[in-house]
Amino acid sequence: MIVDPSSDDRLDRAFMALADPVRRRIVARLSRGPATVNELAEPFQITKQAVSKHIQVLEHAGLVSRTRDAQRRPVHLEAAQLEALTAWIDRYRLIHEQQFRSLDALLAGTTTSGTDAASPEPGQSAGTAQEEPES
Amino acid sequence: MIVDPSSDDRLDRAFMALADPVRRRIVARLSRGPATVNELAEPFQITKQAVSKHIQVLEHAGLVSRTRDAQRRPVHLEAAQLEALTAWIDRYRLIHEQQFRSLDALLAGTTTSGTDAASPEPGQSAGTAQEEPES
DNA sequence: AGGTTGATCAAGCAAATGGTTGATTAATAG
DNA sequence: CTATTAATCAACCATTTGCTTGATCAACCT
Repeated sequence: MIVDPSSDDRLDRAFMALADPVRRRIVARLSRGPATVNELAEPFQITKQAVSKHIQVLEHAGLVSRTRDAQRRPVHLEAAQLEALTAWIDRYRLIHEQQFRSLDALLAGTTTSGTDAASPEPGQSAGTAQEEPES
Repeated sequence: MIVDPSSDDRLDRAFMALADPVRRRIVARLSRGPATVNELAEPFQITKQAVSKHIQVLEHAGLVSRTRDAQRRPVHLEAAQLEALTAWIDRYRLIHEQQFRSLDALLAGTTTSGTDAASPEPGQSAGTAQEEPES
């Protein structure tokens, strides 16, 4: 069992998990509190097995976890992973806004040194293919 | 331009688009400024055609858009859609935190009115979401 | 015009995804 | 012990995804 899914893999799974409307509704429901598979399956027209698989996907993505209560296995939300997603998005969203600001400055005639964002030809450093924009 | 595929579909596509590490790296790169398909393809070991398809996926998700510059079609980031994603996530993340707080209060003996009476209505008046599991 | 560059179109293929039905494991209730 | 409930396992199928190669389109440049 691979237990160290290279936080990159974690992001993959988390985004993919939320790409499905059924799974998003499950998350929405769980945000109001834990629920069993049967409860979660009720609003949908698909089988319980299908919902069980959806929950497995969410669990494998670190978005939910399951405990035990008699025969039931209540599912509950894991907020941390949701935060990881917003963290990823916000990083690039903020950088983008920053660029807008420097573009603003450029148009205003003020050459703001520091960020080399306004370069018309982005320096194509092939080695810096990392996902992290050196924060 | 058909830009009204039931904003639910939009979320589907946007989350799925970011589920792929290649596409996430493309977004990361575009956060530094526009780039052409060739430039975007360089860091990867896959063909240009494959990258072109990735960009189509991102474009169809509303995450990027393309303009024209001679033979080139520069791709640039669309911040709005990124914000839509964080908006979706934050809604449920905040609800969850709110629940934790009321649970905290409960364990502390401070009966803050009802158990689950914490009005779960952070921002769902956005109108775009029928994804709420009606309480 | 002819040639080069930048990007897409098109067909095809291996792998993954979402769904089903049927059988099986666990725990509770009689 | 038997029956019931809750959930998973297992095999299977249809569709989609990601990627490839080869051909085509569109705009530049001599």
